Amino acid sequence: MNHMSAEAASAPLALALNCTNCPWRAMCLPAGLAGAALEAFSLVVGARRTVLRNERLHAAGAPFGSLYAVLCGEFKTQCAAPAGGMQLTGVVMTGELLGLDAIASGRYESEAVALSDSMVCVIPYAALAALMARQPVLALRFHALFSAESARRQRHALLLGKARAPQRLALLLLDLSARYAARGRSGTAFHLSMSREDIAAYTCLTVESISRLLSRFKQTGVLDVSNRDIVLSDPAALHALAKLPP
Amino acid sequence: MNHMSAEAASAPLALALNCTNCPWRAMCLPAGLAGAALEAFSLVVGARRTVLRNERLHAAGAPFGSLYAVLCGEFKTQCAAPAGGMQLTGVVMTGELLGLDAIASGRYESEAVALSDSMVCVIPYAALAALMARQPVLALRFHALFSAESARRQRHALLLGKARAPQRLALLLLDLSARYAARGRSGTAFHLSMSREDIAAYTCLTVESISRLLSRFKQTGVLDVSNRDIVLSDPAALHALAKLPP
DNA sequence: CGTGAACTTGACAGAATTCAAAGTCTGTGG
DNA sequence: CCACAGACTTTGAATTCTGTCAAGTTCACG
Repeated sequence: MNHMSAEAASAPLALALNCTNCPWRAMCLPAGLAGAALEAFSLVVGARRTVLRNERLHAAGAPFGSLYAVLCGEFKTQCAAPAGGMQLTGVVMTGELLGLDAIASGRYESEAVALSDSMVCVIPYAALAALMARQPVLALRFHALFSAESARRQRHALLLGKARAPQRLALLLLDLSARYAARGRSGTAFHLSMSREDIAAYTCLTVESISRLLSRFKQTGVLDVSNRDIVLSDPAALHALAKLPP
Repeated sequence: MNHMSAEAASAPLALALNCTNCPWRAMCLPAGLAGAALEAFSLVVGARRTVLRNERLHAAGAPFGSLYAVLCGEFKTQCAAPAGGMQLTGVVMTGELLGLDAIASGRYESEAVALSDSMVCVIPYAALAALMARQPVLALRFHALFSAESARRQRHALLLGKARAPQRLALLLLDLSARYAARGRSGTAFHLSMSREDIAAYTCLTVESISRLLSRFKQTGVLDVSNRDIVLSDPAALHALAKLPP
């Protein structure tokens, strides 16, 4: 397990960090806020919390109290599938929110597990709700994130329903690629924080299928993969694979 | 096309209708509100609109302005699948909201089409947002509905990913059954407002598969179906079919 | 360097789609 | 009221895809 810089840096940074100087502000919950509003929001954020790889941020069914914004690292959200295994419902990256689905029932619907050593900002929901009542701009932003989450789920449902195995994998890779690119990292060469099993659970395929597909993609020159390091050599071909008609 | 009573009754009722005396209030957006708060909400609801069967309430991509609460009738929400057909993303019944997924992008992500002659309450989002700033209870209720919508999408994704064809159909039928029952109608005998094609689009199967499955369920005595009239003769057996392991 | 977990590869069987065609319902117009 | 046309539904046979089972291989960590 490679302990990345985040953890070492967390101790000194924890006190200094606030939303005002956070590099991910533009894509996080307080996006669009400035001045006093931003500082008020910053006060709502109670604490930062470190979560090591494979550790759980919150369990499924645990009582809901806070939302979490990912400061660094990556999480998977999953819930027990009736069939027995774990169904992966999403991959959550820097600047994104965790726990939105807990508001209705008052309990976390899924559990969140760190795919790499991570840090999150803890956002107590009660305090957030109170602030939103005074900051309509923040409420709008919150609704937008909610809506985006809903749309993401819908895309996932569509992927699972309509797409064949090669398309499912291609769509996942392209999704990851775009999100890494949006965060200033390479969209064509990255490290998979998900295991083959995780990928299988997300696409609802078997590990064997994932392995076969990656080999096939590699052999046809669409990408190059070695363990968890992946290079999208031919993004256009991957986009073509992601189209449903074939 | 059978013009149901709703339309004939709509003209006289339209003016008299308000949330205070609406029979669906308990499961609609203003649930939990009372007194002045409820009346304030009632004023936000701009108008009622009649949508006949197969008519479209809003198109996908149309600019977002209002949410809609279903007053009577039933809708399907769908969006164009990359493959070409329509992917059904949900069935919306009395007391439920339409348009939540439009808030993020400012455009309706999917189109809503009436499955039967229907009426909706038009809820302008700007006015709603303004009211929510003054009514924290309403804001909480709104968030809860949002969260529930997200959870519903997740269940749908899980259904599509993990369930085999018989389970998908069984789960849909049980879902409809429970929702009809929650609305005071029979949960064991009802009329399918969805065509076989709609069912296929929702479960991401083919019309042929749906037809075969219904025949099989009928032959094994689980249900009785004649055109679009369905009777769940053996709900226990249907629940058993809905389990994922097999 | 060894051990166990993660990953890859192959052969086979089962499930669902596709293609093709017959049968049924609905609403229109005579 | 009845006949007809088109859409909707049902049924059958062949094909394709993915899962299952069973090895073998590589990688990570002690």
